[in-house]
Formats: sequence, C-alpha cells, structure tokens
Amino acid sequence: MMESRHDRVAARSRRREPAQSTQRKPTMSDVARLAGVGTMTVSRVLNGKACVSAETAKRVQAAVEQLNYRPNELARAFRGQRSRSIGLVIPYLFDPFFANCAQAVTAVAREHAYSVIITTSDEDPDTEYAAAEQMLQRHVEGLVVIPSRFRQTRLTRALFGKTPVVAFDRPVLDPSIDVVLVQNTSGTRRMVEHLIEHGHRRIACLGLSRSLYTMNARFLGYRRAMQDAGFKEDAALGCESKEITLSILKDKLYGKDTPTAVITFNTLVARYALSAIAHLGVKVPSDLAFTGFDDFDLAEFTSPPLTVVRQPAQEMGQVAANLLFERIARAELPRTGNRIVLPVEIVLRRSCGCKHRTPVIIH
Amino acid sequence: MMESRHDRVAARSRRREPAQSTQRKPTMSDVARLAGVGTMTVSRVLNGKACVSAETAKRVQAAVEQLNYRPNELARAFRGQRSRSIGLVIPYLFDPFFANCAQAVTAVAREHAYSVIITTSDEDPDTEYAAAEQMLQRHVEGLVVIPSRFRQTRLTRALFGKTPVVAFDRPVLDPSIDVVLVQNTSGTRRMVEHLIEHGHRRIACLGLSRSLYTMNARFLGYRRAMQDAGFKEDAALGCESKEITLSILKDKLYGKDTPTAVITFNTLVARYALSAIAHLGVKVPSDLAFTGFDDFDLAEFTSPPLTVVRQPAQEMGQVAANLLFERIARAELPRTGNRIVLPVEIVLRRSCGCKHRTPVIIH
DNA sequence: CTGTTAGCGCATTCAG
DNA sequence: CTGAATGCGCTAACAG
Repeated sequence: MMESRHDRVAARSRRREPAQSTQRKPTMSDVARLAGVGTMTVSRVLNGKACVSAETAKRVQAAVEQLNYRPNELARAFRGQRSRSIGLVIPYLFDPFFANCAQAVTAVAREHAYSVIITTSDEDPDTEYAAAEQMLQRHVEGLVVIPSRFRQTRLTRALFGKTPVVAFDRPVLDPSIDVVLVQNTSGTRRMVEHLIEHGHRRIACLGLSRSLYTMNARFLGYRRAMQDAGFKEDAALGCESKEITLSILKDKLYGKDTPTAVITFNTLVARYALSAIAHLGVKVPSDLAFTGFDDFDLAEFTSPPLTVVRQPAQEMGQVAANLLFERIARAELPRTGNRIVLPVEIVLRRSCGCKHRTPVIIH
Repeated sequence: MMESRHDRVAARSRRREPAQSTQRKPTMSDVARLAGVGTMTVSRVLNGKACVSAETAKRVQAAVEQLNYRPNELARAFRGQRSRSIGLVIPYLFDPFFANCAQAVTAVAREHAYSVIITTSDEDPDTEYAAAEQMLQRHVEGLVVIPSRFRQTRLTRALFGKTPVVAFDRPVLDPSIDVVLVQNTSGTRRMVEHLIEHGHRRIACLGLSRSLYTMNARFLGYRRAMQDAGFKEDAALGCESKEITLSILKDKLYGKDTPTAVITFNTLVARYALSAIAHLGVKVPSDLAFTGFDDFDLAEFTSPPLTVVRQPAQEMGQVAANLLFERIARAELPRTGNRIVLPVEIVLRRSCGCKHRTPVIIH
C-alpha cells in the first residue's frame, strides 16, 4: 500500500516536470525554477516588496515574461484574505438611471484595481438576499447596493458581518449602514412649487407604490408643497402599467376637479403618462402642464421638451463607491453610518409652461 | 528548534479549537466536528452526492444550520478549477443599448447560478485587454464581450487559451470566436429603401467613424440602397459631438443638393442631429425626413415620433450568454466559431413621413 | 457509505 | 536579502 501511494506521487511529479508548453498555466514555482530562485522571491518581486536585489528581480521579471506568467488571482485571494473585488447589486440594468449608477461604480472600482461582481435583484428581496449571500461567499471586500423595497429588504448588518456595505439611491433600515441619497423630497417640493408659481392649484402626482423609498419620499415632497399652499392632494400611486395609467388619467381628466398640472415620480411613469396623454389628445402644457422626476437623454426632444428634477446618477454611484473603498481601507465599521444627501437640479424646459428656448437649470 | 515549531503548531491548534462564536467564519471542518463526521461527508452532502445515508445527511444539515455555515466559494473555485463565474466586457453602461445587453447576460448567468464580473472598456482596446486579462487571472470560465474598435482590439484566441469567448454586437477578427450580431447592413438598407419609397432621392447618413464595426456595416447598407436606386451618397461619419453635427447639418441644409431625408446610425448621433435640427428650425418630416438606427424608450414621444430600425438588444445578450454556457458545458472549443445574425425590425412612426397614428412594425 | 490523505497556488511565518 | 516550510478551505482519489 505504501507502493501505490509512492507510485501516485511519482506519477504526479512526473506530470509536473515539463511545466512548459503544456496546457497548464505556469505557476509561481515554474517561474522560480526558471529564474533559479525560490518561490518567495518571485512573490516578493510580483508584489513589489523592496527586499529583493535588483539583480534577482530582473531575472525573475525575465522568467515571468518568458513564461507569460500571470498570478492566479483566485489563489491569491484565497490565501491572502483579500479578493480585490466588490459586489454591486441593483434592481435593473435596463433602467438608464440604474445603469448610470452602475457605470460610476465600475469606474471607481477600476481606479482601485478592483473587480466588480454585478447582479440585478429585479426589485425582489429574495433575489437580492441570495445575490448578497453569494457575493459574501465569494468574499467580496465590500458591497454597493440599491436595496429593494425598503420594509422588505432582508439586507442586514448581521448578514454582512464585518464586510462593509454602502446603500445608495434608497436607504436600508439598519442605521449602521452608510447610505447615499438624493434630495427626493425637497426636489419634488420645489418642482411642485414651481408649478404653483405657474398658477396651478389642482396638481396631480403619478407614481408607483409608496413601498418604494424614493416614491414615498417624492410623494412627501409633493404633499408638503400642496399642504403649504393649502391645495388638495391628488395622488395616484399605482401607475404600474401603461393601461392602468391611461385609465387613471382618463378618470382624472374627464372627472371633476380636473388637474391642470401633473408631476410623475420616475421616468417609467412619465412614459406611461405621456402615452396616455397622447392617446387622450391632451395638449401639453396648455391643457395640462407636465413635469417629472429624473432626467433622461432625450427629454429635450419630446414634445414639448420635459421639465424635470434631475438627479446626479453618476455622482451618486461614485460617492457610494468611494465611501465603500474608504471603509475597506479603514477596515473598521462605524457604529452609525454616514448619510449623504446629494443635491438635485430643476431643469426647466417647456412642458411645465415655461417658454425657455433652451433649458434653464436651477440648483 | 524542533521545539519552536512544535510550539507554533500547538498554538495554532489551540487557536483553532473554539471555532465557535469567534469572528472567524465557520469552515467545513467546524461543521464536520459538530456533526461528528469527516469533512468529506460534509462536502458530499453540500454537493448533493448521493452516497451519504439520509441519517448523517440530516445531522450535517443541522450542523450547517446551527453554525450558519456557508461554503467558501473562493476555496471551492480554487480547488475545483471551476469558478462558476463569467466575465462581461462592454464599452459603456450609460448607453441603454449596452445596458440592455448586459441585463440579459446577467439574467442568463443567474439561471446558471454563475456570477458575472463586469467591466466597461470605454471603447479603449488597452482597457479592454487589461480587463480581459484580469478576468482570466480570476479564472472566469468564459467571457462575453462587445469588442472595441474592430481593427484595434487586442482580444485573440491566444490570449484566452482554452477559455471560451463569445463576442456580440461586433465581431472580432479571430474566426474561431463565436459572434452574435444583428442585421446591421440589411436593416439600414431597408430603412433607406423605405425613405426612397417616400420619394426621397437625396438622403444623407450621419454616423461615427467606420472603424466601429456597426457603423461601417450600417453605412454599407446605406450605400447599397443608394447605389441600387442610382442615387448619390451623402455621408457624414464624423458626428462626434453636438457641435460638429450641427455644423455638418448646417452645411448640408444650406448648401446645394440639400438632402430631404437623413438616417442616423445610432442613438447618440440621433440626439446630436435632433438638437441641430431644432436649433436650425427645420421641420420634420416636411422639411427633412428623419430616421435612425436603434430604438429607445421614448422614441414614441419625440416630436415627431421617430422611425427607427429596432435591434433586439436583450435577445442578443441572451443568445450570446447561452452560447457561452453551451461552450462551457461542452468544454471543447470549435475550430471555427458560430456566427449568429439576429433580425431587426423597422418601426415606422412619423418622422419618416408616414402618417401612422401608432407605430407600424415590419419584420 | 464514510474517513484519510494530499495538494490546488500563493503568501505568511521564521531561519538562515 | 533569500529560501523552506506551512496551511488557507475545499474536494479528488483512494482505502476502508
């Protein structure tokens, strides 16, 4: 029985001998052998540790080139407890707003020479949870996430242990987690106030469920502005589809107390509403002033150009990612996380009733 | 000296003893100890190998739950030579077209329980190359990539070795790499033919450099249609900015042989052109018929609604990812790769001169 | 059905 | 300044 084991070992060594030109990727010891040094020396050269003579360093470099050696990041991460990767969890990628956030995060990660593992949660808390868990199992060094529905998200500090997490666009319940937001409430309020300055009194808002943090925050801004002005709220927060939105809008516009202005709470709902408005033959802004939350590339070319609250998507992703890398560098978790709120801009085009030939931006 | 080593080892064992409630994540041997079995048994249970009695399996499960054990994916990947991850390299994420592609890829990956490492190349061959190399070092099992400029991309089979790669949206030079494309040329040709049917003879095209595969392919479709009809080409393929596009369009529209119709080759250029057209006060479609390549969410709400060639972004990502997973499963590389071309649709709205109240889609 | 042994490729000890 | 030994957590290959 000793025999058989010996044989195996021998076979193994034999297999390893060539180490060259076979399909197997070269390892550090291949490099070491070729350079006539120990593996540690190679490791040191690769990691730029000073304590290697220029002489040997050069020999090692040469061997690396010759073998076209590339360190196995997997082994390195496994051994060194540092995976040089972060996780990114967002609801969707087909929403340009989220995509812009993601772009910023990947850009920051690249600056730090980190990889990004990305997953879409589809706004589903379970998918989100599974994604986070999966990333943790991959030992990401940190996580940037746009949490799904506020009250339902299963993301907690307990799950993450000592892995830093930054939430953005929407907060999580756990106050020890950093969060980066935009001025949802005040942005919306200012937009509604602008509508009021145009002389509107009956202003409707259109959005999705208030169980989404941003929807609720924007609704609160709307409510605040309306209450301050002493006007009556007119909210429809179930615009889940083009059809539903059409029927909601039809009811409103053909009913009594017809609104003379609306604000939509995101681009998706704006699209549904625009579609309904076109269908109903309503003229914007003469019959109905139209405003939205979240700018988009072609907002200037809709008819009429849309007045919107613009949120800094890229900046938000960037700030969130930078915050995460700070945490990673510091390697200590705060009792209570940061809460950063980024300013929004009001972009006045013509759908609100303004006559500007080019957009006017208010900070 | 034997002493000292012995001491170290002893210290180590001691440190390991508790294995409980400390910060350290539980390992398989923690589970094994708790369940009173060997680590292999735990491994087998976790990987669903049948050869474990239901009895022990249950004990192991219980131990896993109790310790809240999660396997270390890094170790697993390192050991098993299977990282269960793929790489995704795309030019940008802020372009909705690319973002949609990415969304589809991540969705397919999730179905396969694979992670996705994402990087944006910014259309830069060097960044792209570095990204690919980085992913290879992380031992992704495959790569899905939208290559940067055709002739410059440094992505080659040699770089990838036996790791499968699927290119999409744009091909690579290496014919052994699978590629998924859309009907760029014929789509554009059909669109131009439609313009011709509307009675246009002087049709200009606006795009970016032909060094981008898609630009060139679309230009070829334009050229083909114009030549077939016996009309003169009028191409401007340097629309790199809003300003440049404005000056190009101004020259064209105020010059002689004024075009009566244009086709833009992507959404970015469409935006530049739309801006210029608004600036110049040109009426669409009466003064100038307008068409584009690549549909977008709000194309219906521009003024007038835009007629475009619609390309199946999500489907392309999906097909590419599925192809990759096939290759991964098969574990053998083909001499010559697949070349899949997906059909596009012509979406007739009103900017081309059609009077449709709702879009008409031609397959 | 279950346990033992060994090693994936690297970097952290420690000893020269 | 350099090298040898050791083990990260897991699983393939065997041995019982």
